[in-house]
Amino acid sequence: MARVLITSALPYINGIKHLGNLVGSQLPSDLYARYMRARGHEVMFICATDEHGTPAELAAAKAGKPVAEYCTEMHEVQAELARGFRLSFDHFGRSSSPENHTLTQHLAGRLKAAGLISEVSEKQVYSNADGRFLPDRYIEGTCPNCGYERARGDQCEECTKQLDPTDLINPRSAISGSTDLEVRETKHLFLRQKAMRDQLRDWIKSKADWPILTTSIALKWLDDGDGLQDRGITRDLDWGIAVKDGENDWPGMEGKVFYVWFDAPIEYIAATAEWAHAQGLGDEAWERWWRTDKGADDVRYVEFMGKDNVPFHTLSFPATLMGSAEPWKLVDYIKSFNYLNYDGGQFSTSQGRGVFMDQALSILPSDYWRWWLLSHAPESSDSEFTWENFQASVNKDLADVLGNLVSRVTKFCRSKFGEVVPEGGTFGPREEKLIADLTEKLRSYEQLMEAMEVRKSSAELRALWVLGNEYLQEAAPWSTFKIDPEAAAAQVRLALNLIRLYAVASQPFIPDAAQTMMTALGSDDWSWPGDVAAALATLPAGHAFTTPEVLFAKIADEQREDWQARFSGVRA
RNA sequence: GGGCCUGUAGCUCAAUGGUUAGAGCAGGGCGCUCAUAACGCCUUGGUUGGGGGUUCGAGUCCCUCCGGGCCUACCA
Repeated sequence: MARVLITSALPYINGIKHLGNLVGSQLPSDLYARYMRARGHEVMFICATDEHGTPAELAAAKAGKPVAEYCTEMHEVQAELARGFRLSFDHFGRSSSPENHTLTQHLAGRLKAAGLISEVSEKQVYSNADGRFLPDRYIEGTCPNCGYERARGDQCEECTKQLDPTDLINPRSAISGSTDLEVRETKHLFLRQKAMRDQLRDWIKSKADWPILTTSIALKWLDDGDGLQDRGITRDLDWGIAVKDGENDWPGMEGKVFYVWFDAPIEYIAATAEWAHAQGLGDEAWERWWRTDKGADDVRYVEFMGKDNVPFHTLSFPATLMGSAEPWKLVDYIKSFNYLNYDGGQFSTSQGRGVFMDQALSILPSDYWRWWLLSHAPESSDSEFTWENFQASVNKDLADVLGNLVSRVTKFCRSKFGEVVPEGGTFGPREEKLIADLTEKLRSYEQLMEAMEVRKSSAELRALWVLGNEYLQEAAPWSTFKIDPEAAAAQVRLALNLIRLYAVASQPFIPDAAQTMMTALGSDDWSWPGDVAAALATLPAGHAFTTPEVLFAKIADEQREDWQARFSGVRA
C-alpha cells in the first residue's frame, strides 16, 4: 500500500465555476483519488477555495456584502456543488483559514531569513474614487499604438501591444470609470526567484516523466528572454493575509497583504492542517503528508491543474518551499490540462458563457457530466463541448452499453429464475474466454488509470462493458434456457457477478450509478477484482438481488434542443 | 513580435521512425429477440492541412507555407 497525496487547483471564490474549470482539475483529480482508494492505497485528497485578491473584493462589493461574509457564503455554495458532483475531497478548505495565515506568514519569515526576499519600491496607479491601488489590467484607456479605446493597462487586446498603464491616453478605472487617478510610490516584497533559477531548473529537468505541456511552460519561464524574474508577493489590499515575518511584524509593510498567488498554493498544506484539526488530530497528522522529516518520505504527491496554473506550481510554489530550507514535500507529478471550449467559443465566467456547475446539476445527474467530461478531457489539446456530442456519447455509452446491459441481465433473470442468483450449471470455454478477455482489459485499464491517461482509461472501461454484451449475445441464455436451463443458470450467474465487477471498476467515473448497481445486487463488496475468476464468483447461488430502475435515462432530442437554446446566450 | 501546442475518416480521438494508418460514434448490410427500438457480426469511408527535404523506410524527424489554440510574468 502506498500513500498518495493529491491536490486539485483551487477554484477562485468569485462565482460558480463552469464545466471547463471542473474538467481541468477537480474532476480528474477526483477520478485519480477514487481509483487510488479503490486499489487500497492511503489517499489524502485536498482542495479549497482561493479567496484573496482584487476580484474577490470587487465581487463582494458588487454583491453588496463584506468580503469575509461573501467568501463564507460562496465557499459554502462551491462546497455544496462539489458534493453534488461527488468530488471526494478529504477536505475542502479555505485559503482564508487561520491555518493558512499562520503557515503563509511562517514561510515568508523563513524566506526572509534565507535572504530570498527583497524589498522594492515602485510606482503604481492609485484611484482616489475607488480608494485602492489598481492592478494594471483594471485600468482602461485609449491605446497609444492603435487608438483602441478600451485597451487595458497591461496590454491592448486589439493590437496585442504590451503597455504600461501610464502609456494609456485618457486612463480611467475599469471598476468605477473614474479618471481621478494618480501615481503613488509603494513598497513591496519580491520573492527572489532569480537566485533560485539553477536549483529550479535542475529540479524540473529531473522530472523527465512530466507531460510536455507542463515542462515546456516551466522551462520557458526559466529561460525565456532575461530568464526567470523575481515576483512580487505582496499587494496593497485590505482582504488577505497580513504581511508578517513569522509571528512578528514586518516593519514598513503595515497594511499590506500577501499576493494571492503566494498564499494559494500554501493552502494545499494549510488545508491538510485544517483537515487534521477538524478531525481533532494533532499537527503530526498532517505533517506526515507534508514534512519529509516527519513521515512524508514515502508519499507520492500529484497535482492536477489547468495549463494556466502551471508557472505557479512549477516555479513560485517550489521556490517558496525550497527556499524555506525546511524539509517540505515537493510535487512528484503534475498533470495539466488544456481548455474545454463551449460550442465554438470559450467558456467564460466573467461573460457567463457556457454551462455552469449549478445549471448542469439542475438538468442531469452528475454521472452524466462526469462521464462525458472525463471521456473528453482536454489532455492533448483543447476540446469542445457540444450538446449533440454530449447527447450522443451519453446515450450510447451509459444508457445503451452499460445501462441496458444491467437491465437485460437482471430482467431476464427475474423472469426465468426469480430475483436470486441462479444455481447449477458449469462454466465452459466461452466463460474461460470471457474471463481471459476481462483480465486483459482490466489490467490495461489499471495501467492507464495509474498513468492518469483519462480519456484512454474511459475508452478501456467502455471496452470492458462491451465484453459483457458480446458474451451475452454469444451465450444467448434466452435460447440456452429452452434446451438446457442449468447452462442458462450458469450464464446468468456469471452475468450478475459481472455487473458487480463493473460497479467496482466504474466507480471512479460514475460513483452514483456504481452504488445503484451494487445496492441492486444486494452487495457491499467493493474489493478490486485482482483475480477476475474469483471476482465473478463473489455473489453465490441463492443470493437475492433487486431489479434496478433504468440506470441512465436517455437524453431525448427535445431535451437537447431545449438546453441548447437555453444555454446559447449568456448567464443572467 | 517571440515561444509553445495543435492539424489524421463526416464527428471525437489513437498510432516507441518499421507489416496494408487504427478505435468509438454517425452511414450501409445481416443476425438476435433477454433488454432503455437496446445488443452482436460484417461493412463503406484517408493524397495523415499544402509543398520540399533527411532516411532502406516518415502521420512521426528537419525546412517552409497555411489554419486553430495557449502563454508572454500586476486577473487568478
